[in-house]
Amino acid sequence: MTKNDSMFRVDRVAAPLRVSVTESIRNAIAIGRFKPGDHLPERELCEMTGVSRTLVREAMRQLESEGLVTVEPHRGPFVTKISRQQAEGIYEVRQELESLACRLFVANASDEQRKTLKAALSSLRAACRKQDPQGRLAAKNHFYDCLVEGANNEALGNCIYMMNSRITLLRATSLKAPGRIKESIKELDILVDALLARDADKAAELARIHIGNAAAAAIPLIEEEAD
Amino acid sequence: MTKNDSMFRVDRVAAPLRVSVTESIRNAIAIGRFKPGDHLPERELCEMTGVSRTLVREAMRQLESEGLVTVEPHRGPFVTKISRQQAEGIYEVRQELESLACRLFVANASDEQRKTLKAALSSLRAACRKQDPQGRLAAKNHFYDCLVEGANNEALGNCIYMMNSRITLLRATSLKAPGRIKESIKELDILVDALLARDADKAAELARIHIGNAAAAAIPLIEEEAD
DNA sequence: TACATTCACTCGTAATACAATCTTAGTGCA
DNA sequence: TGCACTAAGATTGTATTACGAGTGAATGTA
Repeated sequence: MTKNDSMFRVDRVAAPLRVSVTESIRNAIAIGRFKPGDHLPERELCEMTGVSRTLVREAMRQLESEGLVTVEPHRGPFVTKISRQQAEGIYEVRQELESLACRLFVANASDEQRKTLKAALSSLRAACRKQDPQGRLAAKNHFYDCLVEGANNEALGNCIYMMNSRITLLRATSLKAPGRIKESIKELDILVDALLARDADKAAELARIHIGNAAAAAIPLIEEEAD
Repeated sequence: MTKNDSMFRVDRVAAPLRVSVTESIRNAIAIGRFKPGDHLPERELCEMTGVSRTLVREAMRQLESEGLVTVEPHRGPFVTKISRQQAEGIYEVRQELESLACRLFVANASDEQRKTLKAALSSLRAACRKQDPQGRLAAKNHFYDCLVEGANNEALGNCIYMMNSRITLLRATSLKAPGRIKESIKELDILVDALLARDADKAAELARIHIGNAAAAAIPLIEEEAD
């Protein structure tokens, strides 16, 4: 094998099984197969995923630190419930994080990344025309991935990823609230315009507004139980 | 037992062993017992902590999602190395996060929490006069805990916690760089003054400056290996 | 009804086993 | 000597089994 062949090398090993397991459970939560407050007994997860308790438990640890599940000692994992107040907090953080992401995107993104972002927005727009919640979620996540990658800040990406994950736990996110979708896309349209025009201040401000609107749409729909 | 006795109830159960294990390893990293790039074989961790592989592995999953360790398939966990670029990214995020925390503290903190913050700063000042890195770290963390608690935003607290953890991985943080300590405290002094005076804008700006200075002190000291 | 007891179930943790893979020490060859 | 290759040893990845401890629900009793 010549040295140049190394560029064809695939990842040394397929990802460990535990990664797939975690993804699988995470996805089950994201698409609503498990709802906030649901109990997730280990046995059930083992059966669902077909792996041993060992792996299920390791997956739980990860999802726990992502804030998707909450483990109560001797009672097991539950899908995290998000209170209205917590949701407000998350949106507040997202405002800061995403406006920073916009500023950094303007500063750091390559032309390639700009193009990709634009394409991702188109995909998102297309996905939102269909009645496929999972597809929408995927498209939205991909859009954020592009934004974050262009911003070129790993830590920021992590934080945004976490906040987005948690927002997924709300029954009503901006992409689910019916009337909100078209508005949301429109906002992203001008946001991306600002990004591509390299207008960092405007983009950051638009991101703030966008998140603010998303919050205003989603938060009133949160239903809390009396306890 | 009367109903009123319930206020004396301690947490239902002692924290699960795995929590202590995770803390122990996290602490070992924080105080430099394990350094970035170090390999952490499971056996060694088992011996160190005295628990089974099961628990060590669960702890690894958690530390992994906190970004403190990086697991390479079939090679095991390593203490994460932070590049200069990553460090810059983290400080950028901290600027946003902590200035938000200041604004929220002004808006939400109770008088009690204001008092506690002030006390925490005094403790920090005291700790910095001693030659006890672990004590300093603890005092600094406590100060942040107070700030975050007063800000009353869980998600924000999580993010700040994570960013602080990762910063710990740098050999040279603002609290380790010799000349920097006094300045740092001075900055926090006026920052806390602004917080207690309920001047949100000023506090947020001071936080930005403080983190910026910390970054300027720490980042040049990062040594990267050619690879 | 209120309280105590019991019981089945799940979690928390440990220990063991084995396959897959990495590392390293050799081994043989040019 | 230097290099490719092999084999042995160590470590990780995953599954399985086991058992004490805690929880919640059913049961029994006053």
